[in-house]
Amino acid sequence: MTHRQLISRTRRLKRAFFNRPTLDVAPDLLGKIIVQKLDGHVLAGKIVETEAYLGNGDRAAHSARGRTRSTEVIFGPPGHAYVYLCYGMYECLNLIAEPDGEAGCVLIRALEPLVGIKQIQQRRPNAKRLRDLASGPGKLTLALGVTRSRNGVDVTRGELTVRELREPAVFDIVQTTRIGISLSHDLPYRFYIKDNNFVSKP
DNA sequence: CCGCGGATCTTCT
DNA sequence: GAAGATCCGCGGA
Repeated sequence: MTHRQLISRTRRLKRAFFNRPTLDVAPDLLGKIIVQKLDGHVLAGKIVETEAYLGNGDRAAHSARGRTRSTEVIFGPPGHAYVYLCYGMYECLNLIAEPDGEAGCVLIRALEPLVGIKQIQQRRPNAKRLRDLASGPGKLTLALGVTRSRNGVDVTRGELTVRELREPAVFDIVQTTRIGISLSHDLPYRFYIKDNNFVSKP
């Protein structure tokens, strides 16, 4: 898909989309498109896998121990990005849900690259196949060039945005347990598009 | 295909 | 001082 086609076939998500319970926003983000403008290039991918991290009773969430400087964004207004450093090396992208003052965010775990694939491939020299380009939370931030400089930005406008197809595709959603956590690992807060090849772990 | 361990650094104990 | 919402290359089946 070209940048021009992307703009004509999609529209930006509004804040109301994010101003809802995290467990509603997480599955609804599947099929939506992340667009990153970087160095004059447009890089974009379809969301194929997400995880919800809640404010109450979810001990795996970064917000579980309350409001600190690093978790401030999670408690802030919906429709913003929360980007943090994972394992000292990789950045992970979350989108904030819930009304202002309440914690809740959605980890973006995998993308299907759509626009700027050539640039994405240059950013991901270790990826051998197309399906390896953004099939993981650390991979997709490398692929699109999303760093902590995007922490706290408004994704309803600006250089990092989320868009939806004017004519949505139809797909089945699988709901299962989250990956890579020890606390609250039994909660079924992971969602992905069934039979999609770009999911991190089916 | 599967399991293992190293890299690397911020945050909290 | 240790753990953590990860990725990659290596060795073996």
